[in-house]
Parts: sequence; structure tokens; C-alpha cells
Amino acid sequence: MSVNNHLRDVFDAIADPTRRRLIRLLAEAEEIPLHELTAQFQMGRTAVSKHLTILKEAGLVLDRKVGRETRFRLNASPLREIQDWLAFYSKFWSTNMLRLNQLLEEEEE
Amino acid sequence: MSVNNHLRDVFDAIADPTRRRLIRLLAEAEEIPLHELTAQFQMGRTAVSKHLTILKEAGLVLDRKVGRETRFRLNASPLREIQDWLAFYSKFWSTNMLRLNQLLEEEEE
DNA sequence: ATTATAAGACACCTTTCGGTGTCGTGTCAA
DNA sequence: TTGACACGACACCGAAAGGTGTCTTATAAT
Repeated sequence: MSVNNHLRDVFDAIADPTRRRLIRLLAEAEEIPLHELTAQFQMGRTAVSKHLTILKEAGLVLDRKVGRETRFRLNASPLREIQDWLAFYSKFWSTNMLRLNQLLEEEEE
Repeated sequence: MSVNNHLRDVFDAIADPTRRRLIRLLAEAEEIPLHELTAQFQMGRTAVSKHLTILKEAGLVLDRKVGRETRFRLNASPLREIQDWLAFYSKFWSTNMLRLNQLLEEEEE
């Protein structure tokens, strides 16, 4: 129900550094209009808007029109999928495993 | 030391579903040669090899030559970066926040 | 000695990505 | 009511992504 109807893979959505910066900005404020977000980047409004569309398709962002501006806000819950995915592998990076891998790495060179 | 010298962004490396499947396969075995990994996919050897190169560049995979085959194994520790990144946002998907966002979502449509 | 296997190294192709600029329209301000 | 602003919707572009096939070389197996 209302989850997993996403057209866009969440892993794909967070792959781009610009989009991760957008997520960060939106996490630090309730709601931010497009022109204000755009001001934080060097690229143009169209590019930022495209990134926000991708985040929307992944369910990571919601938007609403207020007057002539479009305001965006974060919806972090789809990130849970990443966390679930990670949980499976966390057993591989216990401090002991890390040390072991480093040793094997050096051994091979 | 030996960390963060990666040519490739870890977020980028795990964005592709084929690469995530490779990671999963490598998590379930000690070491797997390329031809055996290739057998698990529909695409050709060259494509699989390219994906493994990308995983290597992100530090997620190690390889060594044994006879005529190249064997790969997982090095999960770079995934820690993803976990650290996620940790910051986990406060946004507490069950209360999730319910609130769902309500706001419905309200807007 | 010969043949089959494993894989690196390329060249190549099509599609997607990440950006640009422009045009048209609704909204707010003077 | 005129002008500035915010934005969506395109069309467009170069570069990167994700595949393919082929050639060559090293290693194993017969």
C-alpha cells in the first residue's frame, strides 16, 4: 500500500552526488522551493528540476505548488530499503573481518 | 590507509542491479571464478567482467589469478560508507514519521 | 602436440544521463 | 496593467553506461 509503487530504483536515485546533496538540503529544512534549491548549485534550474523528478519517482521527495513556486520536502522512508539491503552484509565488516581483508590485500600485491 | 583511495563512488557501484547480484553471489561463497559467475547471468562474459571491474574500482571486490581462471571475492567494508550516510537519515523514518508522511501523501492527491 | 578453456583487450553500437537553452504560462508586485 | 518572477515542457547535445563480438594469449586436458 503506497509503498514499492516506485517507477525508479532507490539505489539508482541516491547514486548521483547532486541528488544526495538535495536530500541533505531537504533534510535540514521543512520545505524548500525549486528556485531556492537551485541557488545552492552551479547548474541551471532545469537540471536541478530533473534531479528532483528522479527523487520523486523513487518516492524520496514530495512536492506541492504554493503560489507560483513548487516546494519540495523529503520523504526518507524509501531509504529503508537500502538499510535492509545493507543489514545482510553488515556481518562482513566486523572489525575482525576488516583486519583480515586488509592483510589479504597486502599479501596479494 | 588503504581506505578511500577508490577511483569509483561506492554509491555508484551498487546502483546497478547486476552488480548487486554479483555482490550477493560473492557473499555466499569464498571465491568464484569469472566463468562461473558469468554462468549465473544471461549477458556475456565481457559484460560481467566489466561490472566486476567497477566493483573492484570501488574496493568492493578483490581478485586473484589461479591457473587460467580469475577468482573474485567480496570485500564488503566499503559498504560502511553507505551505512554511515544512512545513519544520518534514519531518524526520519521512525514509525511515527512514516505514518505522518503517508497521511500527507494522500492529502495531496 | 594438439585442442579446448578462461579471460584480457579492443573496437563498436545503442540507450541513458546529466547538462544546456528557449518558449509559454500562471502568479505576484508596482 | 505592466513587468518581473517561478516554473513546466520541450528540443537538443556530448559523454558515459551497458551491452555485443572478435582477436589473442596463457593454461589445462587429451
